[in-house]
Amino acid sequence: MAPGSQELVNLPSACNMKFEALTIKDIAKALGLSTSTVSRALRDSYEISPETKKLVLDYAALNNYQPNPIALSLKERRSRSIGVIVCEIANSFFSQTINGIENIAYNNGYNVIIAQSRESFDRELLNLQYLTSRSIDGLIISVSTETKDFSYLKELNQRGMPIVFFDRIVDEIDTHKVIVDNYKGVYDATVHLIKNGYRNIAALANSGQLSITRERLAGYKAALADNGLEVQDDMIRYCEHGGMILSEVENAVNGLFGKGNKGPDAIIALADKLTTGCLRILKEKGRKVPEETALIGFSNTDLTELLDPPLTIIKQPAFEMGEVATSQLLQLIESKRPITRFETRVLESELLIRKSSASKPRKAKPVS
Amino acid sequence: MAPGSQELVNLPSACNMKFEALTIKDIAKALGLSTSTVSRALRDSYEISPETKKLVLDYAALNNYQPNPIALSLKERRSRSIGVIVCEIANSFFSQTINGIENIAYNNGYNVIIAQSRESFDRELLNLQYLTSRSIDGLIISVSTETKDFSYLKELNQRGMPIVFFDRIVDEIDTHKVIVDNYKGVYDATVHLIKNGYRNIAALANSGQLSITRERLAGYKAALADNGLEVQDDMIRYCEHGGMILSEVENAVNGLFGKGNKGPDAIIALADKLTTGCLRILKEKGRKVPEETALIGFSNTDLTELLDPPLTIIKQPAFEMGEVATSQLLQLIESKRPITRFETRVLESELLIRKSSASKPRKAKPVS
DNA sequence: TTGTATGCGTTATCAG
DNA sequence: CTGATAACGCATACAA
Repeated sequence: MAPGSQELVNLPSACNMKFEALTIKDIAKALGLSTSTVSRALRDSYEISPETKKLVLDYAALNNYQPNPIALSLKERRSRSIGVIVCEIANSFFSQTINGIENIAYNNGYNVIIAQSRESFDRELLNLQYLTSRSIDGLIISVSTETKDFSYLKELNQRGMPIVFFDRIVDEIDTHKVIVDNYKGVYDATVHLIKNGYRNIAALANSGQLSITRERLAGYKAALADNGLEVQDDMIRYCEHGGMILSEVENAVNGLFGKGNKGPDAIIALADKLTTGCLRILKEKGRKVPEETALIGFSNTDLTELLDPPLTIIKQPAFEMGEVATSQLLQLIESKRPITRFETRVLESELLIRKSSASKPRKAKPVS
Repeated sequence: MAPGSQELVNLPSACNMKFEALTIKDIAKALGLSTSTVSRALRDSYEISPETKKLVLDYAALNNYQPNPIALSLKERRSRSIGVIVCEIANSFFSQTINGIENIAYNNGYNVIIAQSRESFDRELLNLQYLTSRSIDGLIISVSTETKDFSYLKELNQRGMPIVFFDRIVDEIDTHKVIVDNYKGVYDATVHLIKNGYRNIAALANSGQLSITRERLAGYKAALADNGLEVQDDMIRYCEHGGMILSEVENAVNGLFGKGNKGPDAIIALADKLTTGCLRILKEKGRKVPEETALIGFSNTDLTELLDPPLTIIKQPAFEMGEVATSQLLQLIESKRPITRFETRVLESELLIRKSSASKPRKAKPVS
């Protein structure tokens, strides 16, 4: 059947009637019991006779009874679902984190509701309100580049909503946090560049408001200083939208190569989107990477290693971060007593040094 | 503050108390009104006096009243949220589709709940059950590679759940569908290869159960036949998990280059994951792309165009597909009368032919 | 114009 | 062992 033409199909039968699920009341009526008996039988309560129990359970199984989670949520004031807010799921780092989150959540009977802020504070707030009113039991969040007003999150936290931050954390809110050792990761990467002879190293940074930007720049600066190199302010360029808009990366890179100065011999990109954005701009400008300008940066996309020659990248353990964050969150949710000590879990990033376009399988070589 | 050490913080105040939201009842009590009056005032009902209305609205605004959607869902038997099931959000095609879906959904006051099947039928079914019991108002789905039993979906559809399929559709279920013209897309791509002198063109296909696989292979075969080339069965290799497991791609590619035959001079990869997987395997095998083996395939990742030389790719209008699917779904949800005519919307894919590592910005050149 | 009563599906409390 | 009833938060038919 060759497509290309619109295919129209007729379905005469009634099709828009409401999707009616079997309820506990239906079972009660059908079996001549009361709803409470049915409810208890389904919950395998000890005070129900084996015969009744079997009767109810068989009927429920046969008719594929599913308890209505909406009603349950209303009653129990909990939904057994957790909310996740990230800037965008198309970013490999975040989609990998989400996989880790789902992994732990599902194993513990929780569902995951994902929302994207697309680096907009307004959307973040909107999502936050939707999720909380949707009675999520807890929240895992990596704040947007725009977010500088944490009052809503703070209030949420104070009112008892379990929250775990990851990656882009909020220092001033007391709760569990999961990050990689951004300082060390960038320090090592910068030292790696210096050891390979680069002296004029620029940094392409995310919004200055973000915790990760502060930590990563600190690593960059310390590495330069420790190796007798001067930190030049105009070699640090910020992208306020984290590279979400390509033109801001272009402006930043153009700034580095601006008016008469010879430009950096290496650039270190301090976020996933900045790495790919920078690579794209460099190619568009016709600068050979790494011959004319070396590039090193954060990235969790597998495609980066297919580049030729492959980029040296800083890779975050995204999946584990998701897992750790979720474990912490579930602990917060399920602990009966108030938690008074909050933990900041610091994982290690990997520096994956790719040699060249080798004709045999390349092994990632993490630097110790 | 250098990280690297675990940081412990003390928060003495009570923090695990339940997050209690303001209800309509609270407002009624505070204002000495009945709950129904408050409810009606909030809904701006005509039968409430302006003064009372103002009183209630002001109080609500001041105390940041948020209606509880759970209670609303229970009452109205609708949740104003739609479910989306895809194999994985890390796939750029799907994350772009989701962006399109969210775009339309949010503009119409709907929320989007995303679930991943990870190409597993079991997980797909589980998600399906969760979403439906969670009383979603409609469903947008692209089925997993494993799915051959459509009875659950069929029953859901018959019971009145609005469903829209996209990309990997189910022919036998009568409802709206959104696809690209897979036949034409692959036909054109194959002709492009033939025109460039390739004669020994292999196809790397997704699971044979998928609609897209059938349509795409039909385009491939027709292009060969129309140009006097023979279709050889051993030049078509299937990856049952859609490239989710790299080893299956490796086996498929190894099969093409197996025992004594000289192997194809070009490969056409019929899905995003297969394109990147195949590229990876070819590189690992040390085969130069495109000099020794040309590669062309579906891809929606921007990174593919950063490859050097850039790949020629078939790009699907993912964002639009999401938008179209959502428009159709909302129409299904909100139409009062039963729909009897279902539409299959066929969009065009783009063949992006990349020349070489040009030193100036490359423009995508769609083939007419 | 406003208040009272009911129900959405479920569980918990109390009676029988 | 089982049944009636209230409650979760909201909207609405009906009563005043």
